[in-house]
Amino acid sequence: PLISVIAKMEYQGISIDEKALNKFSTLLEKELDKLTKEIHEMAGEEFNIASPQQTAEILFGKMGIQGGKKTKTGSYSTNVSILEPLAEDNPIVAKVLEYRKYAKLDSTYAKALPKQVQKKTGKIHTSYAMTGTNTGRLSSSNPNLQNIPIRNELGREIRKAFIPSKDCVLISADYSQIELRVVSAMSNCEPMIEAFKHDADIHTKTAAFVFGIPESEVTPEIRYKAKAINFGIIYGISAHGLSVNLGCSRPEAKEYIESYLSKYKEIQEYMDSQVEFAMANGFVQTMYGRKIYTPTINDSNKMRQNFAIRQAMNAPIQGTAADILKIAMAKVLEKFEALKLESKVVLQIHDELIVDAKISEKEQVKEILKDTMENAVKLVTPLVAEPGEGNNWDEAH
DNA sequence: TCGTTCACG
DNA sequence: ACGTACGTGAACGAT
Repeated sequence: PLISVIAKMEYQGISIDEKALNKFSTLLEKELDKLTKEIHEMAGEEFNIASPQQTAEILFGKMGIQGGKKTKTGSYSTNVSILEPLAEDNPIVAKVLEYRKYAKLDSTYAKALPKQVQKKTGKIHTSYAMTGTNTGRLSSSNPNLQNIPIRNELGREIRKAFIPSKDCVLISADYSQIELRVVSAMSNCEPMIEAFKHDADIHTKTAAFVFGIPESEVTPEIRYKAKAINFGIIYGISAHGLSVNLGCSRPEAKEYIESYLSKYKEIQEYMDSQVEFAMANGFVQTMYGRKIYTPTINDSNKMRQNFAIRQAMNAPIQGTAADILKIAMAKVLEKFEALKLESKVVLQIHDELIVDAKISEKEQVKEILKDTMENAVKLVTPLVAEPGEGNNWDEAH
């Protein structure tokens, strides 16, 4: 039932403001020119800043900055987690990071998207792979419209260039915390289900519950930790992963995990049962029965085995959430067509649907999206989807 | 074609 | 002692 839904989204496409993107690209390139000169000046020679290898030679060789991890090809790694801590003491590193940010936005988005506009429709048409991912999510390519910037202000300029058709607005509806809701339901974790039934702030609730303090005493810092552990649970928790994410020691991270799982004991039992099932069967399943294979679950190489163990914990959660949105999408299309609406679903981004909605239909569209997404399936945990509207994708979100 | 980096959920 | 948080795709440089 999803095939025709996907096909219609692909054919429909979405409009972009080419002029705005071209203008933004020009601005970025001006900044890049400036940064290039400054960086070369500071380095005392010209080199290709876009080459990680050359950048490593300059920073960690010539300039004698203390390098950290090496990549598997033997040169020093220059990724953001390495460079960020060095930026304060080394102005050139800060400039390289700034260069990277601008270069990414320009080459991947500002400069690239206008080239993808189809002559015939004046719109951008992505391709969705319906069976391309390990977990059952869709993927998007040529261009990938599932990784349009949102997390920082400069990047959001790209999102602002995605605009509605004539006499339309963009409506975006996204699931709130779908993966935590799914794991609470699949594990039948009573305290977490209760929190969602009261539509509480789940990270604050988690912090209070796990650390045994009243919610009024949950500081932003404690909430931040609880949030990181909640994320860790979804990913298939490891003390190391959590410690890197929180910037704390591994024993400390291990303590957090232990107190979390002793409080949310159904989640502990659920995770154990998933891993045990995978070891016996070589696969795990989503709530709706789709299998995800974990071939290295009994591998003698511990690293490969541990990877499969985390997959066995994560895949049913991510996969079930993916199933739910797929079911919702098919139902949304059914309703739009039954009501002969002209509004079109144009994008799917894992927990979010974007509709190019006729202004005259916008209230009806929001209602259908909210109702259909929230009731797409029946879980013991309520699902919540919130619609927003705007004259570009950034505003709609 | 592969490796590195970085954009998203 | 080692090396890892889950799932993707694109640009770019190096080979």
